[in-house]
Amino acid sequence: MENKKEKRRVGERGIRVDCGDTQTRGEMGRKKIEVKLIEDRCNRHVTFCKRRSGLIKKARELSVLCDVEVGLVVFTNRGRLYEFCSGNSLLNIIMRYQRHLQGRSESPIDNDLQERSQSPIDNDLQERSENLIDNGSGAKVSEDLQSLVKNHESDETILVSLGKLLQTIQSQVEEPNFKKLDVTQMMQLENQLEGTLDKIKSQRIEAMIENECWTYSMDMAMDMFNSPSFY
Amino acid sequence: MENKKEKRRVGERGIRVDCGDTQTRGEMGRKKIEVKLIEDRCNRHVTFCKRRSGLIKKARELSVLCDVEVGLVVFTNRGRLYEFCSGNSLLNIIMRYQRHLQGRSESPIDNDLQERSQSPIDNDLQERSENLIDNGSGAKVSEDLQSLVKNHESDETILVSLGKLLQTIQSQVEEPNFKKLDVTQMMQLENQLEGTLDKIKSQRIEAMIENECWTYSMDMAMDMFNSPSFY
DNA sequence: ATCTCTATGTATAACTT
DNA sequence: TAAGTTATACATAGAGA
Repeated sequence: MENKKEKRRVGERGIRVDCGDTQTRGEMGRKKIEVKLIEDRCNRHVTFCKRRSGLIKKARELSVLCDVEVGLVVFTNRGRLYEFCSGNSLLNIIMRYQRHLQGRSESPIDNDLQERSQSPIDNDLQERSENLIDNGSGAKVSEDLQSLVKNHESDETILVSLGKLLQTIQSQVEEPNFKKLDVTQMMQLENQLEGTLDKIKSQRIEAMIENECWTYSMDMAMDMFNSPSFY
Repeated sequence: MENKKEKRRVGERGIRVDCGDTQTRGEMGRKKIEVKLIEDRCNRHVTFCKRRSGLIKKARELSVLCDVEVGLVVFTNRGRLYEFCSGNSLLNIIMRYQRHLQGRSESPIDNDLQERSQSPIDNDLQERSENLIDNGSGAKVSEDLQSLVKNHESDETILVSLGKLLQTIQSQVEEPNFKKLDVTQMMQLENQLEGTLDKIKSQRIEAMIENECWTYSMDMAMDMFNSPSFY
């Protein structure tokens, strides 16, 4: 891959080379273009291919050079997907993104740590599960569950609680002990997860349609989440 | 914005200009760098700022020139978020991404899993879910959790516990109260579920490869899936 | 779609202010 | 910490295979 670059022999490093047939090649070379929709379909597609790979390359470089997490998705107008992520899973980055949004949406003043009314369980579990990631034992789950039961009072915190529980499950899955499970058992678990997932998805989509939030509410939400002076 | 480019007077279009003090400025100019982590923190940060804005600019250009949807997120290692999207909402793009994932087929094994989830068990769940719609209350969750905590003793019961937990979540999802939740929250839950699912899947596949149990385990699994008492 | 090739537009590394 | 400068490295438009 990298070797391909070595093939460059002529014009290396921008040095001009007089080929002798400058007349016939006079049209060649990069032209300046306006940043607006390329009308010609063919040209547009060629440009898309080139720039897409360029963009992904840049994204990768940024993540490597600066040790940052980068997630990138591109949808063509015909629905084809191109993606890149610096880690193993774009989904992880998306999760992180949404957690980030949630954190910001809770209160305009993020530095104010007194958010008792929001979700005590949330913060509590968050901390503990983060601390427990590397010293895993089965007891961890019980602990988390116990505190959950105690703190689980109002309906408003249900989702948050369940979400955090899921995090706990996830770190549980990563533990060595989990590997001892039978393949069949794992598949059973997978099946349950997928079932739950399907339910939530259909409900969510239903809710979005009901609320007509595709065009309106989501935008409002994003306005809230987005600060104008972002970069 | 665009006007800034007009400021260039010297070295415009790459033409060399002898400033007279070439001696003192001999060190200037871009150097080639390796694509690997920049060790110097300060330098890394400067590079990050430059390249981040460059990347976002490229992303914007791609979306405009080629009429494609682009979503980009960058997390610094200290948790700061930078984002870009071609439309008005990154969440829309993320949702589109998730819908895309749902529709696409993965590895052969995963195809099997997906087929399976479309049939018998799914129907079973469907029925149960419908029956549970009107008798839900928050207390139920606590109950389930409580018994979970009690039963959760040895590593061997982890799977059972997790399974029960998922059941709890699932019935919770069916309750009317759940619909009050924010769409964003639901998506977060979805993402967490998917993350957990991915982890389990990869572990399971790994285990299957290790044990060379491709053939016989799948049969066992199919038996299991066809059992009505799965949940 | 992907590669080549030229010529040039742009991004950006190292420095300076 | 951010903005500006210089000189160069890299990306890519246009044309063709």
